Amino acid sequence: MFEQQQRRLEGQIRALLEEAGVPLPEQLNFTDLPFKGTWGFALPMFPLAAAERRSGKPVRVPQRAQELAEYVAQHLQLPEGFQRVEAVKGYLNLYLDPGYFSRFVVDRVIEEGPRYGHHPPRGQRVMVEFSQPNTHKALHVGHLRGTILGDVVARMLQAAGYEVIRANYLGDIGLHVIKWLWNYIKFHNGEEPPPGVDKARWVSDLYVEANKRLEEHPEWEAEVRELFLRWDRGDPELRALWEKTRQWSLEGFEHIYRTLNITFDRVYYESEVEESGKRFVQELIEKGIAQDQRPDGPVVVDLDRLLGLEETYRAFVVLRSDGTSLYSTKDLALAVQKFQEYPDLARSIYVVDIRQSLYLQQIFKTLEVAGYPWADRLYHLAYEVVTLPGNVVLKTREGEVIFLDELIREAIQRARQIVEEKNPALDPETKEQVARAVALGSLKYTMLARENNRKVVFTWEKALSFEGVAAPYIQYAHVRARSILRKAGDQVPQALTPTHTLHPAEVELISQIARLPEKVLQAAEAYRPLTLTTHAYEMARAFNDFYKECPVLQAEPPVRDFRLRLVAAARQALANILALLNIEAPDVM
RNA sequence: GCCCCCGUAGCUCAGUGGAUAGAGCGUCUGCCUGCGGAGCAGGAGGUCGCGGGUUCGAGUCCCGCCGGGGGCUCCA
Repeated sequence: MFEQQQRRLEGQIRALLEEAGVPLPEQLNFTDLPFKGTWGFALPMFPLAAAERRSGKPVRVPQRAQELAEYVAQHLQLPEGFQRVEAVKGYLNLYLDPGYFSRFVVDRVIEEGPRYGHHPPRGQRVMVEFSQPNTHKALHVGHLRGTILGDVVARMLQAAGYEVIRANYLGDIGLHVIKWLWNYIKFHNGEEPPPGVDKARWVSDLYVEANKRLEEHPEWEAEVRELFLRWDRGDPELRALWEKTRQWSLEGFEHIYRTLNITFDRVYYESEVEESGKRFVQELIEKGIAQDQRPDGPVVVDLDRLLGLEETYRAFVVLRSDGTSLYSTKDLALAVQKFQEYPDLARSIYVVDIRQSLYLQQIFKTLEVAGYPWADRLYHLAYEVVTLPGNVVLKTREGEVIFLDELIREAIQRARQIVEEKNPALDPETKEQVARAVALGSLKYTMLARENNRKVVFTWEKALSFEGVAAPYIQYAHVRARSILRKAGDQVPQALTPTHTLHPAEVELISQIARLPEKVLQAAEAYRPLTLTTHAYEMARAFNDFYKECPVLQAEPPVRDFRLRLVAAARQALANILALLNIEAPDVM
């Protein structure tokens, strides 16, 4: 937000140092002042002193850095808006005049409104593929992480100025679906989910059953393989059954996405790239990239051999020995199709769990070897999995899962109790809305407030606790701000420069609000929602401290007017960052 | 065997190469006749896994160990 001011200062500092004969680096890097309740930048002078020493001057770096800082501090003409300058321990500290710049920040936030924190379009398009559930299975907590992560990454990239295509890729065909169909035909033919029973759940239970049966009777595997071949021949009856049953799952997905407030611009289905995938593999064989070992073995791309490497990309299986498709068969074709539809994609991001790192590298490398110029624009955004305590991985196949719909239901139920306890006066409808906002917000925040490549261990206790660094803390700050504004009649005073000496809590709040745009950029570039969850907490904390320390409505008119505007700006900033995290900002709770 | 990820307070985790390593939970102590206490303030609690290296400066970068997890020919 202060690039302009920094650039002007940098010009002056460079001139001063040049005059003194100090060799200058290409860039001077400012940092924020590390002292709470202060506002400004610091310039470490160590790199300059170090450069001098490297050029042969016998100086002691820390000492020389301090000398340089003092020299600059003494001769610097502070531009308007700067309060003071000091040289401490080799740092040049530049303090902003909070009165002067607070108006700058507050005015901008109020003027930009919901756009504050967003950046201008950069004319680049990216695709984010995420969620990727399989039909005929249920969604569980594990899916929640990738789904929320992808959604928020898409939101952040959009805020950073990219045009984003939000894509989903549904696993509606594959061995798991064939297994399900086999079990259905053999043991449940003609059945439908009973009325009143959750269809997706009913479908999922049959999947668990199918795996159990096959485990107990391995001899039935042959029937499953036979069914897969029947599928491949395009058997109309089988296809009709598939279409009907897959719909039961799709309805379940639909419902969850609506609950999570997540939408997609383009939904791909594995079934739609199955045939093109096989053709693609055939081309690979003809080009000599893939080796056809059928009927004794699968079709394989031996990447290490092709690239003259050892034990790096390994060999990559792209088609079964019986000619049926694999995940890889379809993923190759899908990548091609994406770039046919959107040739100008600057990046195609795959939000997929970290266990598939090698697999995706194999996909990318195969496409590179096949000569696709966009292969280097494919990017795997890897995230660690959600486990149960004791490093127990969730497995739909064995039915050892926390179902997503169940988790959401429980979380809302728990939130209802807490709303009842904290704010019994609310009307029932509002209570319900608040419970949903708090419950869903908490689940999302928990999934996002962790480094992408670190595990999340799921426990009911933690999932249903809304305390500490969590969504409700931030939502509560928003509610408090909203409450003050409501009491002021929702009238935000005209823009004004504060005439009072700002309280440290005010300074801290303003400087946190001012950081939002750069945090958004930082988060988007690293695909890291954690940057934003942390900043959301920092802003909320600064607001709660301000709330405690600085009376607004009872203050004298000029102070009151400025603080009302500050509250309005803080509320807006909190609402905006919550929106980026796809978390609701309630008015009451 | 090869490759990838993770080791920071009792627990769960933050920490663009920069100043005295910070939060939450738990624990101990305070603060509601000032705008909503789902809040605020304070105490106790650290050889940042170990050993080298790079650097003016390393929790952060590089190398090697140790410990935990994951992946590596027909699951997705």
